Amino acid sequence: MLDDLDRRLLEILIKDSRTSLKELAQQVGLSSPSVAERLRRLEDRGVIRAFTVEIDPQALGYTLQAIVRIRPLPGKLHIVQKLIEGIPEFGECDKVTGDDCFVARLFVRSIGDLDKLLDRIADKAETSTAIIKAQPIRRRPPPLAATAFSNP
Amino acid sequence: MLDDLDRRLLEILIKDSRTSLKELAQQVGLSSPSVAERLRRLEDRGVIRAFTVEIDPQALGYTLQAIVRIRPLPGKLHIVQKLIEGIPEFGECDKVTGDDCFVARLFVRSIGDLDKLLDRIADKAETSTAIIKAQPIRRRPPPLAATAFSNP
DNA sequence: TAGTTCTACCTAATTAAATAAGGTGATGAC
DNA sequence: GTCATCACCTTATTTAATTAGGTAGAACTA
Repeated sequence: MLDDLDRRLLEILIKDSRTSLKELAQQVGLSSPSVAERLRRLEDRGVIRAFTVEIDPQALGYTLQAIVRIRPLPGKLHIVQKLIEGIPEFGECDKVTGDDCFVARLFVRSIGDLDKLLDRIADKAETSTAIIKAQPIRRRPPPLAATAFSNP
Repeated sequence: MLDDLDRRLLEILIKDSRTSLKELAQQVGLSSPSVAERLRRLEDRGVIRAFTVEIDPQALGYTLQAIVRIRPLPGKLHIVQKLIEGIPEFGECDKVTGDDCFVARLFVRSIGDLDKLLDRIADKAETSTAIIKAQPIRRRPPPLAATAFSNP
């Protein structure tokens, strides 16, 4: 589905999505119209979901982050999900198996703000929280190649 | 630190970082050189950490994701951290307070692969895993404005 | 107060990039 | 063997980014 050239293009774009077609073309040994066509197809196929910018939460005043495990009380699952959707402080949120709950990231400016946010869902779910101070260790996209199993 | 125009520019760029300067300029009511200058400064200040692409893990064959809680055995914290850094299947990873451990995302192609990865750190840490099937509910950057507390 | 500096913006000209148009050669289907 | 199709190419055109130089207003200084 993805060939080696596609993977190389994606690798470069993950690092800097403003890399020009000319530069991309040189690096993979194609002409720029060919690269443009490949990128267009990667987008069409949904491989590239978006061109975006990564923003430093600290620059916006979010000096604290928290990973929250939210287990909705019986019958409240959809209500809780709606709540989460509506609160901008929630970053990525995953519904996980096993203990049937959500695991979400919260961006906050203080412990106080965190408490207030958790209060909002307190009567609809059980929560447990782990605080992350300052910057996460690592943020990365899925691997493109050369995984521990090397079966791309 | 960030004024309203900056926030509006960031909002547009989060949605599509290829938006042209001309288009950005029109939307916020500036000229394109002014917008270019603002973006340059946002990058210099570290507010914009990177221009990047968001890639669909499924398109790369990662049909499964897992959130893993990793609690290193006494004295093994740095070894575990090094291990995580070296395994490409690990996505974002946070060191969290409270129970003194890591919370990380793993991209895998099968439960078998997940087991093999966890085996690698089994003698150095305790782990507990929650599986995410298919797509996460939501992935989002920190809020730019209009938070639950509206104190930007 | 008058002069100076700084900042954030502008317009116009230049340079660079993306796109569109049209062509070639290899591969596979009928 | 002919005809499509595909992925690529080059060249020309269009569009975008950058550079250079200038202006108005705020704050700073003598």
